[in-house]
Amino acid sequence: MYRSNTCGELRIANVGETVTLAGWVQKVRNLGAMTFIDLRDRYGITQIVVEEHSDEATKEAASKLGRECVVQVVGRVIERESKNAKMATGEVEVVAEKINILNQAALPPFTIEENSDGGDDLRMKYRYLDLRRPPLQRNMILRHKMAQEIRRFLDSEGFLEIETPYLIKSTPEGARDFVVPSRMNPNEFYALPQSPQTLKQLLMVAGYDRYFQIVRCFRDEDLRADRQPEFTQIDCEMSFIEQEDILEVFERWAKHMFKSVLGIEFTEPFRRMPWSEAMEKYGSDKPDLRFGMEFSDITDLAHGHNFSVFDDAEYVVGFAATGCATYTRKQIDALTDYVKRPQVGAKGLVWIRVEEGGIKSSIDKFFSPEELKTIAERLGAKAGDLCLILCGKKYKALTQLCALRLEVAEQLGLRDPKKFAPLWVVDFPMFEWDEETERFYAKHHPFTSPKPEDVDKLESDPGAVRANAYDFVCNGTEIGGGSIRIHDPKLQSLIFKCLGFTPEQAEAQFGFLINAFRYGAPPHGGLAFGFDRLCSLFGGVESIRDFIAFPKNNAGRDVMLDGPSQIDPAQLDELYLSLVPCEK
RNA sequence: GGUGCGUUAGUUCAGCUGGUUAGAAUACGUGCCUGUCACGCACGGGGUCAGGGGUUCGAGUCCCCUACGCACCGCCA
Repeated sequence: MYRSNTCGELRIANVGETVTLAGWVQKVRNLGAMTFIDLRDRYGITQIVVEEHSDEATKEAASKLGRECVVQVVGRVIERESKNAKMATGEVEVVAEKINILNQAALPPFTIEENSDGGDDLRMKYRYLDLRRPPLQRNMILRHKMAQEIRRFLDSEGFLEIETPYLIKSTPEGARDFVVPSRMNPNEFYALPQSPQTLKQLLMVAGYDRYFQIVRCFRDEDLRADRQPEFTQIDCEMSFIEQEDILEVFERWAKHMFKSVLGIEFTEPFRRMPWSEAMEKYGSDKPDLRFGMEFSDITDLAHGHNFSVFDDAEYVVGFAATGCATYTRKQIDALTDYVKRPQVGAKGLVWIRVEEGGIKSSIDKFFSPEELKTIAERLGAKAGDLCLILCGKKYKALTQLCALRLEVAEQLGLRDPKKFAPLWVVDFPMFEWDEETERFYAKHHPFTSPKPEDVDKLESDPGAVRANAYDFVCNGTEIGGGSIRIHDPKLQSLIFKCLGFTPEQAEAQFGFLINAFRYGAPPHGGLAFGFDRLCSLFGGVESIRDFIAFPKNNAGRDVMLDGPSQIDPAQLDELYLSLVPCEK
């Protein structure tokens, strides 16, 4: 028996017991005649004591202990003389009778403690050491618990967890595929799924009317703090349902998750916001509703005052930054610089400072105080607020103002990670126009059903067609999204046509699905949630890397394994592949 | 593909308008210490200032290139 107890469980009630503990040495404090050892495992830390009258072998072993060496300690639990209220086991300690060094450890490159002294890069390289730290262990435990709750809830609702293959077929629409060469089929490639989208729809055709899967997905695109090339989705699909049924089930699911994992109860229904409203009020299809500062269109008030910046702009929009009238010129200049950064791309920033005594702005030359007051009122500004205004092409100005709104909220401390503002964004547009290729792309994916009342506009005005698509958004992050799918082959053909597919192209790429739909496809729809993002949201951390045991870095590399790597020429030969020299 | 910030001791960082031998904290090693828990005290070892080029009498410091890291834009149906 390696251990009788964990390092997190001994309490005052255990005093007098002889126990065996095993774990890693976190810290040795040698006070001369006595030595304290913090012994750690994933359950906690227990203090071990070696005293003057301990036998020589024990003292000898204690003197050899370095950080992170693996030891087994046999000893008696006693009540501490000086207790530590900060530790769960702080009332007791174990007097060592025997210390067994199970393994020595090289000196770790950073401290394995609650707050490590190591930088991100280094901790990623030695991820197995970082994972020993309590914050990472809490994250892994949170992720595990959430996965259990997801399965518990969906199982109780009659969902079946069905696995779908990872080696599938490449489809050029959407994200870039990761591809895998096939040895048995020379010069042909599998693709790793960007999501099991078409497979779950085939399961609906097969009659598995409630499906889910916690599944890895792969997209060969650039990374971000909240984007990894391989990530985990909670993928769900239902048959014989309408949009409302899906939102109902998954709103209950979301509430269950908040309640069971975080103890937070939402009694009111989640807010539903049409995409157009989200864009016009927040400049984003994933608005952060933890705070207000909604936008208002002031184009009509802004035009016609000989201020050419406004007069030349298609759209003028602003919001009232709560309590920011006290901002100094320097602070306002910093906000101006912020919006002028290439990442945001605004030309400049107009401001109106609203105070008890009067009104002051960067456009005093062009607007009378009364006119400024009217604008401020439209923006909902009260005395003490600072109106911030951008202009330009409608959606560009809105998106830029969104970045500014989030920046101001950040400065005001309004983006509280402990606060949760979930909502559904609904009525997404069906298509998105791409300037570069001069064609429409499916905003969601090509199997998304248009709203029945908009179908007649498919050919005359595709840009105005709304989809039966919905996103689950919380705190400015898209956590999940889905749609009602098309099950009518005629409508599907029409959509492919709108997207610029010839019937032959549609057949080549999605023939298997179109064909399956000929054999009795039920009305169906579904959605998928980003599990990593959900974990980071619940954990109150921006980066999803902290919730993935072995993540990739910014360049898509695994710095611990040092992958990707070159492979043996013999492997290439087997796959009928040859390499082309690369510039880099 | 692009923008910004960064790279100095094992680690986290400081190092001003360029100027003699590059510092701090922590970690590590040795010694002392009977109630520590961020133990304390003393002493000690530890540096290709990311790499390359340039400017200069002189570069950790200024300029250029490259590499790497992080954040972001593009991209992510």
